[in-house]
Amino acid sequence: MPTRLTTYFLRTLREDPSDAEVTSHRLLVRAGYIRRQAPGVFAWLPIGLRVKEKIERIIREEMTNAGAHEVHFPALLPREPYEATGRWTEYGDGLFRLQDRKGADYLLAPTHEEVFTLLVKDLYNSYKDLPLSIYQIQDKYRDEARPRAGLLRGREFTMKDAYSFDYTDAGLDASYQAQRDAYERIFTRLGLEYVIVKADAGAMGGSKSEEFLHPTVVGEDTFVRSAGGYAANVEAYVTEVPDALPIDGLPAAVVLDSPNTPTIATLVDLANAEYPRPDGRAWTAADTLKNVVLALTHLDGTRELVAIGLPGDREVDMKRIEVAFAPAEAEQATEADFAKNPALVKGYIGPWSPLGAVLGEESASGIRFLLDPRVVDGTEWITGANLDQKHVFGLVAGRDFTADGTIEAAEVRAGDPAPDGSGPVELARGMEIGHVFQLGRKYADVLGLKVLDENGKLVTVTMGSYGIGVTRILAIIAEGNNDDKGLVWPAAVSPFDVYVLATGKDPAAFSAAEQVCAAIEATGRSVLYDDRPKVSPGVKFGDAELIGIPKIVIAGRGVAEGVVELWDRVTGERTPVAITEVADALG
RNA sequence: CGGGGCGUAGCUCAGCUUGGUAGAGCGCCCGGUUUGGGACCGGGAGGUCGCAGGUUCGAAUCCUGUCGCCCCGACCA
Repeated sequence: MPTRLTTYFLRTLREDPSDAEVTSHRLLVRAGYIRRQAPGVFAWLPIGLRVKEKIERIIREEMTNAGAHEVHFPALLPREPYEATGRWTEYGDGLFRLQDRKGADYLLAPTHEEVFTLLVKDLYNSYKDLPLSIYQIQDKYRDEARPRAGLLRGREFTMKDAYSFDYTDAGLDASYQAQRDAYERIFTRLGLEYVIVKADAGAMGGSKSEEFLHPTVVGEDTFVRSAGGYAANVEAYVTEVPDALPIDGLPAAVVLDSPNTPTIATLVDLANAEYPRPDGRAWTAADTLKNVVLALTHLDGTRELVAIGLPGDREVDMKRIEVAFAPAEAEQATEADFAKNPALVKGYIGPWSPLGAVLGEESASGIRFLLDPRVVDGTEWITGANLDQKHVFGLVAGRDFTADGTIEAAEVRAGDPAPDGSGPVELARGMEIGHVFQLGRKYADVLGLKVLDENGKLVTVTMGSYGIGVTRILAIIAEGNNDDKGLVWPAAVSPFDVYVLATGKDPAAFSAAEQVCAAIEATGRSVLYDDRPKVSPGVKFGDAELIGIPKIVIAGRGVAEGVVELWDRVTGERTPVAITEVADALG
C-alpha cells in the first residue's frame, strides 16, 4: 500500500522558517523532515526518519562487509569510565553531565571509546578472540558552545562509531584499512564527494588519523590539497624545511634606530627608506622575523609564556597553535604577562639583544622560544633588538640566536609546497563527514584491556576508532541536492522511490493514481501518494518539488486517454506515459 | 565569552517612535464555488504580546531587571 498524504504525518510550510539560515536546515524544516526542539536538537518526522534510515542501511551493509558487528550502548553512561580516562574533566563544558536521584554523576556520551573498551575487557582475554571490530549507530551529545546550521552542528546528532581491537600493530593497520575502505564505499554509494586528508592525531595519543572531508562552502574545516594528490587538514600540514645556508662570511648584525615601528608594515617601510639593501632589492615582510608571545595554560593550571618566531609575512594560525600545544590552551600574552617580563620590549621583541640572548630557556627571560621551520641556520633577519625603538639587521639564525625547537604555527597559504613534493597546495573548505583514527593503546592502557598472546604473555590491546556523522551526512546531502523549488534527493537516500499525485476533481484521476501506485509497488518500489482531494494543482506541484522525491508521476487530465505524466524532479522534464507502462518506464 | 539582531496566533510578520478594548497574510474548522502552478466568497476557532518588577487612571508600547532564541566571531577528536 502506498503511503497516503491524507493520513501521513507531514506538514509542509509555505514560508521559510525564520531561524534557518543554511539551505539544508531551511528546506528540511520547511518540507517537514525535522523540527527544532531546542538549540541544536531536532525531532525527526516520519519522512525525515526514512531518509535517515536509508543512510543507516547503507552504512550497516558496508560495516557488515568490513566484518564489523553491530552493538548498541546507552547514551546515558556513568561517570566512572570517563573519569578513568580523564575525559570527564578534559571534555570540559562540552560534556552533558547530569545526576541521578542519589547524586551520582552521569553523562550523555559524546563518544563511546571507554565503554566499548570495557565491554571487550569484560568478555575477551585471549589473542585468539582478536581481531574484533564492533560498531553502533547511536545519538551522541555534545554541549556545543554554539550549535549552528541546523543538523550540520547539533548538540544531539547520530553517529556511527566503530572500534577495532587488535593485539599487533599490523593487525591495527589492517583493521584501520578495512574501515577506511568501507568509508570509501559508503560515501561513493551516497554520491558524496570526499577528500581524505591527513588529520591531527591530537593529544589523545593516537598515531595515525585521517579525516573524510566533503568540500563545501558551508564547511568548517580548512584543508589543503595539491594537484599531485597531497591532502591534509590545515592543522596537519607539515612545512617543507629549506636547506640550511652557509654562515661563513655573513656580515655581523647591526643594531639600527627604528622609531615608531611597532608593526611589520611600518618596519619594512622604514627599512626601505632609511636602510636600503646594498643589492638594490627592496626589503619585504619576509625579511623580518616576527616574534609572537603566547601564554599557555596547562592542564594543571600553570601558566607559561612561549615565544614563537616566524617570517614577518606570515600570520600565526591559532588552530595550528592549539594543535601544537594541546592539551594546553594557548592565547595571546596579556599586558600583565609583559609586565612580569621586563626583558621583553613590546613591539621590539627579538631573540637577541646587544646584552645577549633574550628568548629561549637558557636566555635572560627563560621563555621557551620556538621557530617556524623555515627559519633555518644561515638565514638573515631584521628583528627586534629588545631595545625601545631599535631593530637589529642581519641577525643570523644558528649564529646569533638559536631556538628550543621548531613549531608548526604559521598560516598555510595557497601556493605553499606540499611536503611530499607533489606541487603547490590550494586551500579549500570542507565539512568533516568521517574520521578514521588509530587510537593505539591509550584507552586499553588506562582501562587495563590486555590479552594473553601466543606465548602466554599479557599484551595490551591496540585500538582504532572510526566515526561517521549520520545526521550531518543527511544535511550535507540536502545541502548539495536542491534547487529554488526544494530538495532533490539522490535515489539512494530518497525517502520514497516515487511520488504519485492526482490532480483535479475527476475521480478517474484518483483511481488511475491508485492503479499506478499498485503497479509501481509491485516492482518493489516505495510510493508516497498525494491523494488529497480539493487541493489545487499548484499546491500539489509545489509540495512535490519541495519534498524532493526524484521521480514523480502525475495523474490528471490525460487519464481519460489512459495517460499519466512522468515528471523528473532533477531535469524538470515531463513525459506522457501510458498508465499500464508507468512501472516499466521508471526503469 | 565578545559583537549584532529578535521575542506579538500553528507559520511569516505589522503594531511600539507619540500609552487608550491585540492586527494582517498564510495555515486550520464549517458551507459553497473552483481544479495543470501555491484559487475565491461567506462564516468561525485560535494570543498569559518571553518573564518579573516599576511608572501610569490605563502598558504589547515607557523604565529597570531577567530569561530565551538567531546570526557573526572565539571555541569545537
